[in-house]
Amino acid sequence: MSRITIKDIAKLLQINPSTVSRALKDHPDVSPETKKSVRQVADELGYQPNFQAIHFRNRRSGLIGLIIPEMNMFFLPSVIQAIEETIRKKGYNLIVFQSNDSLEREVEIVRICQGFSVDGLLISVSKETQDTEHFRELEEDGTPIVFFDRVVQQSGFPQIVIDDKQVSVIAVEHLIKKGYQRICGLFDKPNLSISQQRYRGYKQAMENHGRKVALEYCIFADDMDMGRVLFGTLLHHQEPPDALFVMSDELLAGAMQAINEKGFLIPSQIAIVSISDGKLPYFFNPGITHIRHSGAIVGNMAIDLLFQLLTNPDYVQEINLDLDTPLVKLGSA
Amino acid sequence: MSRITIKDIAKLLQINPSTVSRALKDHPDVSPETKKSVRQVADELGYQPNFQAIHFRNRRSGLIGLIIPEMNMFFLPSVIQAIEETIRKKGYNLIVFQSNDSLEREVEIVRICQGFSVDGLLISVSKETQDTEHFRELEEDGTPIVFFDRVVQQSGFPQIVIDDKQVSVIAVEHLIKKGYQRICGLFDKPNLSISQQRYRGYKQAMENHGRKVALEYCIFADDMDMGRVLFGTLLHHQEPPDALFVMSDELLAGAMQAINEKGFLIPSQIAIVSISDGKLPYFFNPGITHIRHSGAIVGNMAIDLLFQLLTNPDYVQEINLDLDTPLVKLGSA
DNA sequence: TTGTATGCGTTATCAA
DNA sequence: TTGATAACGCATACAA
Repeated sequence: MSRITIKDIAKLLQINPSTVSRALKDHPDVSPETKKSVRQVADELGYQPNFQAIHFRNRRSGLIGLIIPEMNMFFLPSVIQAIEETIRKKGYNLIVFQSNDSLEREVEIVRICQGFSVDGLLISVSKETQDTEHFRELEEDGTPIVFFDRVVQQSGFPQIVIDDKQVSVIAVEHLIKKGYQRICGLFDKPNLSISQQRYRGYKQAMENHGRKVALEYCIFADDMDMGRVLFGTLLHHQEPPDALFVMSDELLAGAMQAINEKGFLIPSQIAIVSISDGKLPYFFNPGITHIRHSGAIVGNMAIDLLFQLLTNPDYVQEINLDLDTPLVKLGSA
Repeated sequence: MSRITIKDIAKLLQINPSTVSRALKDHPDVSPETKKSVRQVADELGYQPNFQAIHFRNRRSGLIGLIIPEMNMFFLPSVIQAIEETIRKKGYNLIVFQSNDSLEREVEIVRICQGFSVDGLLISVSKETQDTEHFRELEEDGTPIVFFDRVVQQSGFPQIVIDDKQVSVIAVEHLIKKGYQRICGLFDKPNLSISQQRYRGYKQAMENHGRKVALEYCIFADDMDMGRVLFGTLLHHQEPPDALFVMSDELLAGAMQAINEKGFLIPSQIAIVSISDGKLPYFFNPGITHIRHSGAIVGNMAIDLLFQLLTNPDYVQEINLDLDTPLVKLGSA
């Protein structure tokens, strides 16, 4: 026998499958004796409910989709660790997709999610994503969607973000107040709204203090290695920066490699402030002063909001996590 | 209309659902005209196949399960990044579970995987897992299972591993040959077979060179922080170690924090060799000499093997990745 | 309290 | 080449 079904149990007990079904889910109007014998036989036979059939029948999948641009060792692990835990507790399961920063792929993935009838979707969008067209259909089906981290501006979808601009202002002002003169800004891919916001914050802080933004001190890098190379080049300038604001852990890792290669001392030759998940900064000596933007908190807020929406579809809300982003002063600035 | 089905298309075209089904999958004996009109209507209506129904009908899920002890920023991201990519290419999807290093939870997850009829399973086992009882049923159903990284010794299941003992011998001998005298070994949870194997390698290397293993220099730590604390304590000993062999990136991160706190210089006061995914070692100054045990390679091999088994169930094999684990000499030893 | 009948969306089998 | 039918495993409205 390949796999035990409700029918098998029913046949063995000479009762109807529907009774077995009810007994197994502790339906009130099944006699205790029936329940008992059903459970016993189910145990003996090693019955495992067929989720596919159940979900199919119930028009739900028990799956929460997670779409990320690409897996990496920064930020996302914290997010995943957090959401998987909650999802499991609620009896759901997590299905993970990488868009590889391609809109085309993202669109396809959203279709797959539809095909799977995911009960909810968490997404950090690709760098090519400018609007939310491809989510409309899912939304119309009533599937809750929560955006986090990399979001689409003014999409109207619920999202978990920080005030990227404001947070960056705080970080950069910390450097300015400490008296640093040539402050480099190291940002992610330039077409990401998160990069733009953080760049605006950098610019704003500079202007607030009468500094002008020198373009050669503003670096946009696609990934860690590009960050390493571009920032490394800048360190070889006649007038290298004396401080660095870096918007992510990934780029911090790149910058640190450049600094190591060049042999600059922190903070005497180069001061650093970053926005970070809060782990990487402690790996270095001295530790890196950072604004803590915890992936775990983002993940938790995102999944909690998603479940809120699952229960109560009208509960639309944007959540801003600024309160949870303290400036952690370590040795680097 | 909530969602377009094959029936809707059929009704609209006044033909039979089965014909629509065949047309949509380009079945040879459907007339070109029928196919054309079906496709057109399907497009117009925005038909999306219902995977749940398809998979249910086909008794397969299109899902590959991945069970890991717990998500973290070391090693696993590389694995996930690699396998998700392959899985997507093959038209499957990835469902991710954390056992939280609990056997009980692992057992439950395996049951869930059965319930979902996953088409294959990749697993790095919990620290409590000593046998493979709970996989037997899945195996009997014909579901291929591949173990990686944290495996169960002599389980008979296909697995992707390195010769942990031998690799550790090489790492530690590198330190011995460089003349270091008091070589500390920093290992993961003591009941993991991977920890035991790597400890044995450490011991073997020492004994090969007539060194005796001092127990106070052998540290087993559950996680990064415990590694930081325990190794930090050791650094304060009268006779602190002059070299460190550390078996994972996570513990390397912990050890580096301890070293930073203590202010020891690398390699003059403390030399280091690690086993690493190959990213973290470059974050430090000097870089950390390591044996590269790439999560990407492990992930690729694991998922490739899984798909082999999916196609050809008799293709049982254990794969040993020693050839892909070079000693990368950076500045730390 | 239990049984009967039906359907979720799809596809394989058989018949036409 | 197409249609009718049944079935995958389960759950529920309804009948008894």
